[in-house]
Amino acid sequence: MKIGQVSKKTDLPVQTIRYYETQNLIKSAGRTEGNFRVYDSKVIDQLEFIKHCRHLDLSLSDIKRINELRDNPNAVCEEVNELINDQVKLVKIKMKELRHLKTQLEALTNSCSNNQKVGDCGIIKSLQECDC
Amino acid sequence: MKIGQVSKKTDLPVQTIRYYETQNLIKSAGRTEGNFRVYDSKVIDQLEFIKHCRHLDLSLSDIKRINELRDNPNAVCEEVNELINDQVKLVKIKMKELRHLKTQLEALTNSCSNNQKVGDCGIIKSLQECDC
DNA sequence: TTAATATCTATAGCCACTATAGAGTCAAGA
DNA sequence: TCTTGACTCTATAGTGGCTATAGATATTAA
Repeated sequence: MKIGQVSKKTDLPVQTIRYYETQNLIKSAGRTEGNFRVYDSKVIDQLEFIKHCRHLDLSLSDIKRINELRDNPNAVCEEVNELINDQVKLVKIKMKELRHLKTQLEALTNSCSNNQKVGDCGIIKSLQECDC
Repeated sequence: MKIGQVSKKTDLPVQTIRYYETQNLIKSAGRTEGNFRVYDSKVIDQLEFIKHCRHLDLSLSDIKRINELRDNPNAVCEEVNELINDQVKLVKIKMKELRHLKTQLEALTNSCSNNQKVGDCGIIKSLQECDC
């Protein structure tokens, strides 16, 4: 299988697959005589795994670590669990920040009665005074 | 006032102030004979404005646009309002994504009873099967 | 045979900084 | 006056996770 086919099967851009190779998330593929990458079907599972992890916003280095642990089935599960828990913590922090952001932004839009001149704009005035 | 003092007053790294200059968010400062940047106190307000906008996660190009409108007090407020509303929309989308993420991650942690071997780890198994 | 398509590498761009190297400037103390 | 240290300067590279481009080579279909 060449990279284009892998790309279609996984719905990942060709570039991204090559990028994952440079980052050692997947092994370097074999090559044809003409220097084209050749893959067997295993790579599809590997890429789907990566996709799933990325979907959870895990970093590539986290994914790399999980892959290392996967390759060593006697390793203890704890580290994977910690990784995921750390990720949950990160997500919670981001959510809190976004909630705060949303409150502030909505307060701003309320301070604008449209079609005023910028000189009188409540938004701009609010941006000038810091309430943080 | 030299850049270090501006940095202290605004609590922005010196590098960042120079960076904002390269991005035309603040005007090029005057220079001393020895080529050091010299600022008057106006720049403090400008930087606080930028800080406040960044705090709302507005992009530098949005901030630049708002600055342009500010400099033209006859401009109509509408565009500023739209900018902020777009930002609210973005934040809402991000929040939705994060909520989804959190649900998925928490489901993962629940699938792990600690101190198992990686080979039996529920998290890793779940990551292999895609439920999205 | 030729044209279209697929692939290759290398490089730059995105965003908003942050960090580093190496050189120059300046003020205070000995 | 000299030196030391703090400050500043520019230019460049790195962050993360791609994405886009250029220019070359390979393969495939008509």
